[in-house]
Amino acid sequence: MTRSPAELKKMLGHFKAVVRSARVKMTPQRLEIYRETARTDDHPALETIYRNVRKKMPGVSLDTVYRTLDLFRELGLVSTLRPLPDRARFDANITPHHHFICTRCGLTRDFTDPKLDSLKVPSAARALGCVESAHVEVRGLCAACANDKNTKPTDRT
Amino acid sequence: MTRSPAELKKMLGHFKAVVRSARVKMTPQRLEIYRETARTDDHPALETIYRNVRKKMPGVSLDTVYRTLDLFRELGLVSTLRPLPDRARFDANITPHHHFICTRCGLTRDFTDPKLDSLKVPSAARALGCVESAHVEVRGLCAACANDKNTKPTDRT
DNA sequence: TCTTACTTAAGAATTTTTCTTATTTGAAGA
DNA sequence: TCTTCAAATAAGAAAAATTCTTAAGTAAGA
Repeated sequence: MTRSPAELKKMLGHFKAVVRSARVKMTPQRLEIYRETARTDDHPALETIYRNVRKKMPGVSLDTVYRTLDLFRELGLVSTLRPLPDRARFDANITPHHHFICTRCGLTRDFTDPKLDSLKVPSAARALGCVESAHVEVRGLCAACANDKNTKPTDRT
Repeated sequence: MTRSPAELKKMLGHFKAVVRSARVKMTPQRLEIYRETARTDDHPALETIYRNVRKKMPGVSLDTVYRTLDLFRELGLVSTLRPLPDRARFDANITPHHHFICTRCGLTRDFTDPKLDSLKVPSAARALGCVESAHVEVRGLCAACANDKNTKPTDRT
């Protein structure tokens, strides 16, 4: 779904402000990649962003899109639907539960909460399709990462 | 975190029942891959499962682990922390919102709800680390997929 | 026990992601 | 506006992740 011109304009303003204050360069590639990412609320995959950006800027390399989106993520301009490292992870627990995910090392822990388990899916979500499940995803730093901010994170996968 | 022997036994029983009723073969590889996936609540990555399975069954190939986990997913024995297709997807909307994700075609739509936006992160989650954000992930079939169950899903990324 | 269709290992192929290097370019100061 | 230089880029190579092909092995039902 395309965003309104007003909304897009506001987001582009925010983008420029963040780029300026982070003292990173404002390049045509970055502007176009941001514009394409913000154009819709479809949460595009990297490949999709790349394809659309190349329609306007045929020279852009895939590597640039990877690097640029990673930069945007560091700057807080975009989020990924799963924190990195982004490999699939498996869960044999099929009872209702929720997840705490460390955005630094990938540690993923279950937690349960009676209030959340009986979470009522709002009508805004039910309107989008046939709901099968709902769970809460909490992101943050695990205790170990909060303590060792300096050391390289160990990959807890 | 390792699961208790009682819990593991119960899960293995469920596994065997599902395999039997789905009329797929119970092979030593499948048993071992399930056992390894259920052994902890660490939500292991595929590579981790592969590495641990090979300690007991050195011959198992990576491809078998891929196929087997995919089968388990189809049988509802495991879930992945992100529905497939499993490429990273980006979101330029940095205001609080929630996601509806179609497990068939990957369509991802935002929705908002005042009650969910002010969701209180339970202490069970806060105890695990420093919380940065929380959002609800609703999974199901989008309207299009619910209608076209027979046709091949178009990849909405 | 005997079939038969399903499952597997191995390696090749494909796809995705990251790295290397030479070149170009944006931004801050002159 | 010009100059300078660190940062950013394209291109292609490399590495990593995932899927496919094929021949051989094996579980489940007759």
